[in-house]
Amino acid sequence: MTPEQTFGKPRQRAPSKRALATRERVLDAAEAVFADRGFDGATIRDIASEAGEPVGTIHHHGGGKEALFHLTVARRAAALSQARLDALARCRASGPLTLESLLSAFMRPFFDLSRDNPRWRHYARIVAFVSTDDRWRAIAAECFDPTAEIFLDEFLALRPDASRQQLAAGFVFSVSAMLALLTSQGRITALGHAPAPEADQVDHLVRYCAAGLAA
Amino acid sequence: MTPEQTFGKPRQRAPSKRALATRERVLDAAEAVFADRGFDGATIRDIASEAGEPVGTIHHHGGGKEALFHLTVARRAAALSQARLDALARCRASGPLTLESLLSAFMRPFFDLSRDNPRWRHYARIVAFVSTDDRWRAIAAECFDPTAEIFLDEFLALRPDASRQQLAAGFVFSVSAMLALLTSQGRITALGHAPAPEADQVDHLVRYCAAGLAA
DNA sequence: GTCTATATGTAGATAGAC
DNA sequence: GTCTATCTACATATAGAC
Repeated sequence: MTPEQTFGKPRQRAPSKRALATRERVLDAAEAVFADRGFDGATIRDIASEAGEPVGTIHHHGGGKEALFHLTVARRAAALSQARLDALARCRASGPLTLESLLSAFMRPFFDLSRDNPRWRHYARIVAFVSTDDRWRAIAAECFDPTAEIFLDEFLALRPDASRQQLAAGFVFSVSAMLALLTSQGRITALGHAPAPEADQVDHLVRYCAAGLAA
Repeated sequence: MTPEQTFGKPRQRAPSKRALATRERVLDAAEAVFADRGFDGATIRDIASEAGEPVGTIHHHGGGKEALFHLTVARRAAALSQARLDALARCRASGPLTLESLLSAFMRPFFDLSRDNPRWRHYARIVAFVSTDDRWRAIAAECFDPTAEIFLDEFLALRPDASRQQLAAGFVFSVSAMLALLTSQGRITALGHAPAPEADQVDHLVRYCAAGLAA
């Protein structure tokens, strides 16, 4: 409960439906442009034009370029974590965990969301560079590390013989392979001389990472 | 032999030693700054300041920001390819190839070069984002794809039962894991709650990828 | 909340002296 | 080849009308 809500006459009204819709459009546009051009390559003007809004509106809702980026990353992070934790719970309910089922719970929700909604594909590109650029370490730590720790603990429980350092490295390898599949489809197709259906590739990814982690 | 060299009086003399040294300093500085801030985040002025040269000199040797970036990526690409192919030849000379020895020939040279010369670490960061950003697809294709094709063909020969598409995907997964180890040491350490010696990690990486590719 | 107009800084690039 | 001074364009950000 925010301080304003504790009084009879809140100083700030709840945002109108229209304002909320504008805000979503701004974040969708920011997501698309950041995904396409990276943080430095993106401009507020590009985002405004993509959103069909004047430049001032972007600042009004975003509060500056860095804050807007942070909002963009954080917006879907909770939903992604929740989808992963739900998948983990379902996995556990249907029998003992295995390396494959655990990896599957971590990875498949992202692919499922991407298949249903192309905006999640933009988001995947952003996650890829947030995860690898030290500049966004704080954002990555806030948005992704808590869930990563939970899954890493599960891996540790499954493989009590391996050290936490080894499993952490294997987990990072696996995440980077997953992001490669989400973002580098073009390179895989070029090297393979032919495209492959994504569903098979996800199965392949899970098997690949499970075998790697088992090693 | 360039056209100029075919005449008695070449229009352009060979660059002086001093000019060559300046050029190297410019490229080293560009490499460091591009690695640290990405293409759009880097500025010609940052590079000039890092090189200890005036801004005009950067343009003189680089020929514009994009051309300078291209030069920076291409400079070490030939040496890297050669090191990999040499390692492959040595591998082959010392017995029949295996998945592990083949991966080792591809991956270890990069780590060896990085260990000996910190500039190769800057280069690794650049390779990481050139490899994943479609914007630099042409540069990546020119600098890295030829060697990748050679190694992929070797993988195909070792695993005739697998499809080229599957192996291409596995190869891209492996490369992304390698780049993760070269660039995301911080994240691995944070998740692992402790640092690990890099030599062990490279062994681990090779085992991880070999197991994944075998699956 | 929304939009226009503008302030201020800094980017990439180049012309021309040395 | 090297370096200074400068041009032009466009970036972020904001002030203030509606």
